[in-house]
Amino acid sequence: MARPRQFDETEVLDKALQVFWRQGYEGTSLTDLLDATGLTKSSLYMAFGCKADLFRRVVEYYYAEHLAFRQQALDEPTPRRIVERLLYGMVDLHAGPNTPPGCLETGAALACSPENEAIRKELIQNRARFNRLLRQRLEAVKDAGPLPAGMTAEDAAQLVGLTIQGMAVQANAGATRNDLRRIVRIFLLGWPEK
Amino acid sequence: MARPRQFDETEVLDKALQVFWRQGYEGTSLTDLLDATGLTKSSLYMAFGCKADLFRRVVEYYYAEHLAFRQQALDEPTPRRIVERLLYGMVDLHAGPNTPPGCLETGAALACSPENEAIRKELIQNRARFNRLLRQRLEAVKDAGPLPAGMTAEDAAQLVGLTIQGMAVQANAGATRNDLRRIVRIFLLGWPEK
DNA sequence: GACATAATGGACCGATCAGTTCACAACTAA
DNA sequence: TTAGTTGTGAACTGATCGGTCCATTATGTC
Repeated sequence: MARPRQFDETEVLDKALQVFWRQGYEGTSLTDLLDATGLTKSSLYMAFGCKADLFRRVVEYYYAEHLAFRQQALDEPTPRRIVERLLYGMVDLHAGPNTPPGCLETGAALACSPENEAIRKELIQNRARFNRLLRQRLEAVKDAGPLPAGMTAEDAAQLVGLTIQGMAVQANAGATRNDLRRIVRIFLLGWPEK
Repeated sequence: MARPRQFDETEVLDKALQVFWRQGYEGTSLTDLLDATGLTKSSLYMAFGCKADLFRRVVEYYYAEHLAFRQQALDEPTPRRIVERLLYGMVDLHAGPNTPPGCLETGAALACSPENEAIRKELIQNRARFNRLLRQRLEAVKDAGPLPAGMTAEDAAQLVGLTIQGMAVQANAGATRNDLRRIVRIFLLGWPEK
């Protein structure tokens, strides 16, 4: 019926993701996005709406493309195996060879001006949602394998969440995959094998 | 000899710190700073130079005013006591009642556009410098009290650094002082008392 | 009180911000 | 071939960005 798109939507989301991932939400300008995607302003607005809407699409894409492994981690049968798979997966995400260092969620949620508070809130909620899932899952499998001595499932989930965010910061600051793997290994010292 | 300043430099630094702390470096505009300090543009530039220079002064002030306790923590005689004092001190810093949540350093160092890369690098270096101090100190006292089983001083310093940064992110996301104290308590489960 | 000096307020700079508008090009269905 | 629809490029908007300039004002020294 009419002229077809001259770009691939997924490809554009991927390019936009790279930029947001590297520079955060506020640190990324429309111009940066246009340069990275090769689109013009009107095309981008026609296809994705305003900058915030595009970012939300990018976040969705990020979850689907890079964070899907979290569900597999949660499906593991014991606390140790859940946490192990989750943390090593996060290492690959934060310090992978083909993606910017750190985490889109953490990078974009910190330190933004009041006008972008809404975006920040959304990211924080997403994070909280997963932490809740993790706690519930640890709760559910805590009889299939031990938690570290003295910890409740809630404690463990909190600590793992904190560790993931710490790794995001370290990766952003230049920590390598090996650096992070080493940290995970140390972290797991306190987690009974079975 | 000439007209004296009509503002108190320290007071201005303190006001500027509040804004930078809450919004990061990039998220803070000149206008935000002028509103917060009550200065005019020319006064601010005359007294502190450009935005980046002001920020550097603010960071100095931040270290002196809010991070001095780290040295006292390092002076403790055993690993456990060093780490304990350091982490609880950080809790008060990140979730204190009279300061913005989180950490100036972490908040400003994440996710900025390429033009402010220099500032980011400086903050990262500062953080690395302290981590080095911590490692050296743990190395020095590791015979006065045990480290967690299986950890070298280097390992321990890494893990503590990561925990501090994780707490900064959590505080920024709304974690309370109690939340963080609970996490520290859990974290310290793995640290032998003596 | 006059002079030298420094702080101040406000106007102003070019660049960039996110976002809009519109004429035109490209394509499909009939 | 043509009518109808949608994507595209480029020019443009007002607001804000960090930063500069200068005339004016306030002050300490002599």
